[in-house]
Amino acid sequence: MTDVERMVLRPNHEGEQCPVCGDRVSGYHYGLLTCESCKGFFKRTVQNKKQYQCSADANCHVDRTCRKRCPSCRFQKCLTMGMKMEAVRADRMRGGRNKFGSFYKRDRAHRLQRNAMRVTVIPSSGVTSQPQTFYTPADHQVSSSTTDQNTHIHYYDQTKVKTEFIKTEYDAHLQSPTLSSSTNQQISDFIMRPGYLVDHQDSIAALLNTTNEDHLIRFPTTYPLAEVKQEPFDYSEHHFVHHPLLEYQGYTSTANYAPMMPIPTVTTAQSVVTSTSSSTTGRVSEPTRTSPVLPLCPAPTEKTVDHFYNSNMAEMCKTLPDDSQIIRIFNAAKGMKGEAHSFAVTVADENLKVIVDWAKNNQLFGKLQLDDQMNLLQTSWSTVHLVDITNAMIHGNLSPTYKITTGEDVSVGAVALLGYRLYVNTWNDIVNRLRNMGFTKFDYCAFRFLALFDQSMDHFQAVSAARSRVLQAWAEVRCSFVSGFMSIFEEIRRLSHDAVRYLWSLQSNFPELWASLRPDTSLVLEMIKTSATRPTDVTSTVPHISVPLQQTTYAPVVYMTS
DNA sequence: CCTCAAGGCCAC
DNA sequence: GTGGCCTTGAGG
Repeated sequence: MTDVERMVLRPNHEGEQCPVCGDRVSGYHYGLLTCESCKGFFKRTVQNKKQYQCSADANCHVDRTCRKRCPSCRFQKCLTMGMKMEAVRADRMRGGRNKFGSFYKRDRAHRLQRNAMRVTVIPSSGVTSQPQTFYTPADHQVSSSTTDQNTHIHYYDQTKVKTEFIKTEYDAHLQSPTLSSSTNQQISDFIMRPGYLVDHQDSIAALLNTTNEDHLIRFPTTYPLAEVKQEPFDYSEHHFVHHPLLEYQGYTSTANYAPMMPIPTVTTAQSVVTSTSSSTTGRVSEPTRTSPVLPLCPAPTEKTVDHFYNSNMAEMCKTLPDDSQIIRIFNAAKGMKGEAHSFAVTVADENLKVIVDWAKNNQLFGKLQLDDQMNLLQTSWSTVHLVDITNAMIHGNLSPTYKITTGEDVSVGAVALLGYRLYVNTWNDIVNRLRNMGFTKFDYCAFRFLALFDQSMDHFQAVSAARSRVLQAWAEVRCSFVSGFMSIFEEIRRLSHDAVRYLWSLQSNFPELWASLRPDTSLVLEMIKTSATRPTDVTSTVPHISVPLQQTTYAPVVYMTS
């Protein structure tokens, strides 16, 4: 290697800013390019199992000048931006390389290309002539895969605080290398692999009430090149078998750091570190103010996101659409001209509007960039839709069949599955099981949020953190029931993706039927078409599932005439 | 042997 | 507790 080559290949973080505090980046630390101080802070926090309590609203601004003022918000920001607690070694072994090494390398290459392609945007106001680059968590963090079975990363011992027993699925992946994948993942990747170009979605963008300019600005910084794979998973290495949550054994996990998220209430005074160091004096101070001397930073940081992280199940439930909504949609759609598929698509179209409305009003979803919102919706809408109808069915809000204008009686299951009648009995069985298990509003709420924050999008820290919060809030109210419901949720998720796959197959297998569904005006069909016809079409790049799925194998497409 | 992301040290 | 600098050591 020549000196010149060495110079080129040497990591150059010159000018890079720490995504947590804006200080100068010194290298990759715990999965993220950060400064030396945030590295040290993160390490100390995790090693010493510190739990901080924000003295304000858990939304303190964090920058280089005030990063010391609120360790709680600083640590939260570390996590939000993508630092990984798993990268802090339990055995404190020095030196060597960990399993992130290859990802750091890939990320560097990624970054190199990104920098070459990066679009700089000069504010039109002319207030500053400094070109401004945009970055996001996804820009800084190293996407994670968890297939390395030789990892020496271990979790720390279990703690007994109630709120600690939920882990992110990412954590589960890490802890169980043999379970690091599942066929479910591949199914969702068929539907939506992260990192593809988002275009031709003007209608969805309009629904999201944003402009395409956002997309144009942001796109190059996130996915500069279509051929550069956004890399949460190496598809070639994954042979998904279980949903990792099924390994949780009723959510009594061995360890995790969920409690290091800002906690809404103080469980024990001793568990909270305050800057007054009360432990050294033996006095238990009231954990109210992180720093009694330093003023809080004035600018709020991610306030709305933090609000979501702090909300409980009851608060989450309040955001759900009215129960009668889905009934109204069914009743309105049954009067529309067209056969069963048309009925199903009309219902889906109308419910999609409700789903988009709900999603964009979610504090966390609303914070995502437009293309991320669209990615997320593309992956999740069908699951949310199926969850909605499932919930309505369980509670008897829908009649089992609807007579449409052709005179045909269409079962709710056929509508729920977008016309895919092959699995209607499977779905009916799911409805019955959930009903027998005592499916509550909380469970519906959790299902809906878990569907929205789809696990295949967990490479976005915000999404995985949101999932964690939902799971945690859900477990707080439903305790041991969660595990059982979770496996059924996975069945629903698979069914919903199969239904989408089926609907898209009509386009080639039954073009006349497809055309009758008015693909030019249907939001749902537009969404499906965009997924299937995007430049890096995953239908041709994702290997086929090698492990047949229970119940939902790639069944031959059957157009069931009535 | 070199790299670089871990942990450690210690002045502040 | 913080953060800059040092040491370590697996992997390339």
